[in-house]
Amino acid sequence: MQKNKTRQVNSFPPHSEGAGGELSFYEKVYEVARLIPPGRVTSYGAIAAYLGSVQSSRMVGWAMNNAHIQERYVPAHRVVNRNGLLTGKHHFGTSNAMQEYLEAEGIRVIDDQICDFEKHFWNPMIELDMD
DNA sequence: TTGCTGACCGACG
DNA sequence: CCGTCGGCCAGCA
Repeated sequence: MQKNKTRQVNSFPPHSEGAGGELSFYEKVYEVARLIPPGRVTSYGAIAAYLGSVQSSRMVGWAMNNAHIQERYVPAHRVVNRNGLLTGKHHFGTSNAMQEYLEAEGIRVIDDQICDFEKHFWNPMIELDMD
């Protein structure tokens, strides 16, 4: 787990950040989502918490709604709810698309539920380390 | 401009 | 145990 304590976590991929302008909430969501390593999954709440607003978890899901229109690829399939349930699967092309992606990364999914969810869980707070 | 909605989460009863 | 409600931010009628 928390092996590297790089504090440069705050240094998100510099590009969208403008003069005196901080990244929008949903833009941050995309950044964090892209940082999710293959074979790993996280929850909306975890991302929201990392952004500093766990209560804004709804916004995270909403942001994912626009994830597909983003020019940059966003692994939305690696983001599930707190229960490890593929709540947003319906927003992919097909109903099983999200599951297909996860299984392709070695994650077993049964009944829209990720097996050993906590084992595949990727916590941005720890992996990215906030210090 | 006001108000509703949304791929959620946590608290209450 | 299960249903309900409030809350956060941003987009759209």
